[in-house]
Amino acid sequence: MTPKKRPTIKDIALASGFSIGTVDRALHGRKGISARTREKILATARSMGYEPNRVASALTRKKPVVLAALFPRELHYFYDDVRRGFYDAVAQLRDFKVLPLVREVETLGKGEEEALENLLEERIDGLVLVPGHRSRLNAFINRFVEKSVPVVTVSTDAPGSSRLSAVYVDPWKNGELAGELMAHFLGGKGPVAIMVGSLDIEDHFQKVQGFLSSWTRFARGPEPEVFENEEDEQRAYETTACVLEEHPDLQGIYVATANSPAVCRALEDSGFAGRVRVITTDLFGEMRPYLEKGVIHATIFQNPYRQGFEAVIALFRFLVEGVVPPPCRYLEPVVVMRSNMEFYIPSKEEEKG
Amino acid sequence: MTPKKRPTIKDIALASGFSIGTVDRALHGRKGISARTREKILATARSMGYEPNRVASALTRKKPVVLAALFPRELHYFYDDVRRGFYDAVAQLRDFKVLPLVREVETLGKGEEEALENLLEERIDGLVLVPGHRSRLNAFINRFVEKSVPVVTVSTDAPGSSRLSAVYVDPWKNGELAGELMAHFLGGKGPVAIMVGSLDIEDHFQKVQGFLSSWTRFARGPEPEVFENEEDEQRAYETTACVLEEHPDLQGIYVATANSPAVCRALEDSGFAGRVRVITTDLFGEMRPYLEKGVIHATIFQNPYRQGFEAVIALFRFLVEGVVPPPCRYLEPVVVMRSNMEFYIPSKEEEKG
DNA sequence: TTGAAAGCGGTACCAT
DNA sequence: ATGGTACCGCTTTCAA
Repeated sequence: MTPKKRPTIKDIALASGFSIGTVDRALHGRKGISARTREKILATARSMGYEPNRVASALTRKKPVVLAALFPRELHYFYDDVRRGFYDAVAQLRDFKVLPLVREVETLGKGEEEALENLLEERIDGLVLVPGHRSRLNAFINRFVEKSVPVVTVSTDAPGSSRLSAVYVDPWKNGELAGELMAHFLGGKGPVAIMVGSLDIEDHFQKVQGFLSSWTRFARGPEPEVFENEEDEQRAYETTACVLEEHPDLQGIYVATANSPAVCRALEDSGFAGRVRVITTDLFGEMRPYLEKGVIHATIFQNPYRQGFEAVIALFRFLVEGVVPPPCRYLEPVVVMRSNMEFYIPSKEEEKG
Repeated sequence: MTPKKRPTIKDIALASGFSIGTVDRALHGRKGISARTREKILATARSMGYEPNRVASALTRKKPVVLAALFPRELHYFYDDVRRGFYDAVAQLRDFKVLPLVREVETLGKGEEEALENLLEERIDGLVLVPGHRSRLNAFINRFVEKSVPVVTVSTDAPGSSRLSAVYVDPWKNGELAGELMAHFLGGKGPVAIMVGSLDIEDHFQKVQGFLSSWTRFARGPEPEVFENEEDEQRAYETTACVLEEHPDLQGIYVATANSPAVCRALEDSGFAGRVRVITTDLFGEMRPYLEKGVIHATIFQNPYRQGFEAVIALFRFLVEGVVPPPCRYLEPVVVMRSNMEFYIPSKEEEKG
C-alpha cells in the first residue's frame, strides 16, 4: 500500500492532458483560458482531491506579502502586547515571505487619520488596525478595502465599515463574566459599584450591561450603581474615595477599564482594601502588587498578545489561502487571580505552524 | 533603500567561494567536509546573518516526518480533544511533509506496553504519548529516545524518563487556582471537602496539595477533609451523600478529578445543590447542565486540545529546526463558569502559521 | 573533500 | 488560448 502522495499540479496536468501552465490558470481563475478547459481541469483536480501546497507556493511567490499595522503607543501595557503578538506572528510567517510595516500613533484616537492617509500611499497587502473609535475611521477602512487591502481591527470592532474581521474580546461577555464572578464572591449580596470610563463609549457601555445582566441573574440586592471617571486617574481615585465614604457597606467594585491602580490606592487609603471585593479588567505590572496583597481579587484578562497574533493569521490566510474569517473573532476573557497571574504577566506566548 | 533580502545558501556559497553543496554540508554538520572549510563557511554565514528558510527545506525534504501518537480512548471527553489537537496540528504542518500515525488503547493505563512495542517497529520520527503512569512506561520511552525518536508526554509527565518534554497543566497550580477561587467564593469560611480519585496517584495528590496551600493562605477555618473515590462513579456518589449527611454545614466541595456528575447528582438528591459551592475539574458535555443550573459554580479547564496541539508543534520544531523545548511546558489552567463555558465546549480552536 | 545538477511543487513569463 | 521553461531556496545524489 503506497501512501498515495497527494496530487500536484503536474499530476493534474498529466491526467487532464493540459500543461501545468494551463492548470495553474484554471486553478487560480486567471485569464487566458477557455471556460471549457477550465471546467475540465477543475473537475479532474476535484476528482483527484487536489489541494495546493502552500509551502511551494510561498517559495515561488514573487512579491512579499506586506502586512501593515497601526497601533497606539498608549496604553503601553495593552498595545505593546498587541504589537508583540503582531510581530511574533509575522516573524513566524517570515519564510512565507510575509513582511511587517508598522506605524504608530502616540495615543489611541489621536492622529489616526493622518497615519492612515500615509499608509494608503504604501504598497501593502493587509492592515491590522486598532481603531480609536468604532465608526470615525470607517471611511478610511473602506478606502483600504476598496484598494483591496483587507483590514482587521483589533481590541474593538468597526462594525459600520467593510473591515474583513475584528479580533477582540466581546465587551458584553467580559462584563458578564465579571458579574458572575462578583456574584459568587459575594454570595449574591451587594451593594456593588461599577467604575467605568464613559458610558458613551460603546465598549464600556457593553461591559456594564454584561455585568448587570449576570449580576441580576446570580445575585439579589440593589442594582449596582455606575460611576464614570472619564479614564482619568485622579477622578477614579476621588470617585472611589467618595463612594466608599458614602457607602461604607459597599461589598464589591467592578472596574471595567484600566484605572484599577487608582481605585486600589483609594481603597488602601480609606482602609477598605481587602474587605471590598475588587474585580478589574486587563493586567499589567502595576496591578501585580495589588493582586498579591489581595486588594484586587480577580481581573478579566483580554489577551492582547493573542489579539495581535490572530489578526495576522487571519489576514495571511485570507490573502494567500482565500480563507474568509468570521466577521467577529471573539477571544476568551480569562479570569486571572493571584495564583494564575504568572501565566499572563509579563505575557509570553507561542504558537506555530 | 533595497529591502536587503535575507541571504540564501547561494549567497553564502558566492561569498565564501565554495559551492552550495559544501555550504549545505557545513551548515548541517554533515560529513565529507574539512574542518577548515566548515569553519570558514560557518563564519561567513554568521557574518551575513544567515537563517535557513524552513519553507524551502520542507519542500525538498525527501522522507516525510512521521509523528506518532498513542492515546487512550477513555475518557473520551478529554483524550478526544487531545487527539483533535494532535490531528489539527499535524494537518497544519501537512505541507511541511508531516504525517500522523495514531495508535490507541482502550483505557488509560491498559495495554500501553504492547502498543508501544508495536510502535517501536514503525519508522517514526517522534512520539506523542499519554502515559498511563508517571514511571511505569519509562523503559519504553527510553527505548524510543535511544532510537533517537523524541517523546513528548501529554496530560501528565514521565519525569524519570528521557522524554523530550511534557505538555500539561501543572496539577499543583490547578489545585492552587481552585483553592483560591473557593476561598473567595466562601469569604474564607469552610468547611470544605475535597473529592479525589486516589492520593496514591501523584497528580491527584498534587492537586490536593495545591488546593490546600492556597486555601490555607486565603481562608481560615478547618483544614478541608479529603475523600478518595478510586475514580468510581458509585463511590463518588455515595461518598458525597455521606459527607453531606454528616456535615450539613458543608460550604464547598472541590472535585479534583472527572467524577463531578456523580457528585452533582448526590448534591441534587440531598437537596444541597446550589447551596454548596462546587468547583470541579475539566469540562465535558455532561457537566453543562450542572453549570447552567448552578450546581457547579466553576470548573478548572485543562485545555486538552491545546495539549495535543502543542505537543506536535514542540516535536516538529525539535525535529526540523533543532529547537529544544523546555522539559515541562505548563499550560494555563482556566477558570470556566457559566458565562464563559461556551468558549471551551464543545471545544474548538485554531492557530496557524 | 568538493562541485555540479536534478528535483520538490508551484508561479510567471515567454513563445506559439 | 495554450505549452514550455526558468526559478524560488534547499537537499541530495552523482561525479570529479
